[in-house]
Amino acid sequence: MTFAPPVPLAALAALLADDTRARFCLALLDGRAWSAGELAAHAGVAASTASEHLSRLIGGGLLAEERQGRHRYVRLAGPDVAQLIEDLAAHAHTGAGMGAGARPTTLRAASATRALAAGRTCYDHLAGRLGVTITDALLARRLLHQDAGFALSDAGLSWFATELGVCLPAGGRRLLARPCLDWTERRHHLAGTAGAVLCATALERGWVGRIGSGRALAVTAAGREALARLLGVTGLAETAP
Amino acid sequence: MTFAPPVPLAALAALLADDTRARFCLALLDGRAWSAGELAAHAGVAASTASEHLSRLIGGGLLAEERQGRHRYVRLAGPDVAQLIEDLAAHAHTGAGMGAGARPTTLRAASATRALAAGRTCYDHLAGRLGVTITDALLARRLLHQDAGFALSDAGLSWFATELGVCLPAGGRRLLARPCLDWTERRHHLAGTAGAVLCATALERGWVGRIGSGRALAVTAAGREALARLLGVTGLAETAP
DNA sequence: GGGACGTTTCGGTGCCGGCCGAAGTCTCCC
DNA sequence: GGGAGACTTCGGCCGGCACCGAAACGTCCC
Repeated sequence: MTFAPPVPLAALAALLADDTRARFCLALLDGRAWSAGELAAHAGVAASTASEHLSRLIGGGLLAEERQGRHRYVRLAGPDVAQLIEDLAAHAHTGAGMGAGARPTTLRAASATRALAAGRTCYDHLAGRLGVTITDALLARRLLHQDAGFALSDAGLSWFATELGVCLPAGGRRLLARPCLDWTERRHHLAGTAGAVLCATALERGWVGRIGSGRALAVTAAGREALARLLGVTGLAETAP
Repeated sequence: MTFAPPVPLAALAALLADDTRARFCLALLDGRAWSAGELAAHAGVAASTASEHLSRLIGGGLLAEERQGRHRYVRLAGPDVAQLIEDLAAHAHTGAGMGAGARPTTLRAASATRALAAGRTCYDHLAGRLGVTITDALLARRLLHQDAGFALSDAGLSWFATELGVCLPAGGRRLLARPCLDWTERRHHLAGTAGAVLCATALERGWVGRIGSGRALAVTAAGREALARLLGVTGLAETAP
């Protein structure tokens, strides 16, 4: 009788409704490009299966691909996709009724979770205790304001230029500072262009280093010194790599 | 070999990955409570099918139920869920590769879409051309600031108290003002507590009225007068109910 | 050229889950 | 109490899709 048109929302959600595809997207939240084979191994499926999933995710606009020789590198299509997935993941962790499977069940998984909770990248900015601590320091020093969302103060803008010594890209469609819900700390950390620049700077200068191949980050001795000097941050735990 | 734990993100997405459930959620974005039978008719499925879907959505924490006698009323679990669904729906409309089915195919659907584009509720605040126009007026009069997100200015706070004559709930966990992406205008309109209060006031005072049973809104003559007086808004089209 | 390797395509299999109708339960109203 | 109406439970059916292995396709390197 009544013709039922497809619902775009359902089509988009269906892309993320599969365990394997969700694992792909969560892995890609580290902001880097992964090859098809890496993702297949990470999710524990055959290469052929991974290939089909990637085609669907790319077709749906969630992923962007970059072919290099016999490799197919793939990354999240953009910051908006990253934010969408972060929001969903945060809600899936905090939401009721989704408890089963949320807690790690093996020793290996538990230690991986602990490392992620200490510090990690969230797409292109810093998250975990590390990210929240830095965000708190920026707020405490009045470099960042929080009313509705986040906004860099004038002092904050000059801090980036003089103290940190980097220039923030002006204009552009992306917000300079925005809050991103941290799913381990359940509080907001700094995202947006400022968050991305901060993260990139920390990686470049060796203040933090990747643990293994994932998103987890460890603060180095140089990083602790720099964060104490620039932001008065202390008490960041030393993490074994 | 390796045990693969379920992914909470996938479980959450699966709830929205079905056309019927997605239709339910989109209908519930009007912020009101619907009965199970209403939703079944709206989505064009049997009552038994709707019942099962509702149980899953409630179990997943997306919906809250309220039983009254032989009726089962159901609404979105909270503003955070509404925002999540709005974000996903907005991305599904703007995103690439999801074009099929996005455009209405029947005359009836086309006129419904036109009404929604003119004005509608978005969970608990105003959206469509109506919502964007009002947001623009607030921005132009410096009652609302936009840098990272939205923030009410001092003048804006007093405008709500004196001009509009309502008091904004203080404190609370919910943001006073935040931007919400409008999927017809593809721009931001005002959401958050201030947006909700504005919408409730407009409905209470008869400035806008519901068209039919859905989310579409029409501005009344009284509404046009009030919006012109309070915000200098002109040119809001008269819509046939 | 030839072999190794990463990726893709193609059949085929099995399971999950969405759908319905019928029967059952509960509430309301007369 | 009895009947009507809203909702739920239960079987059973069916389609879609995630998965794999094998074979084909490219690319890289020797």
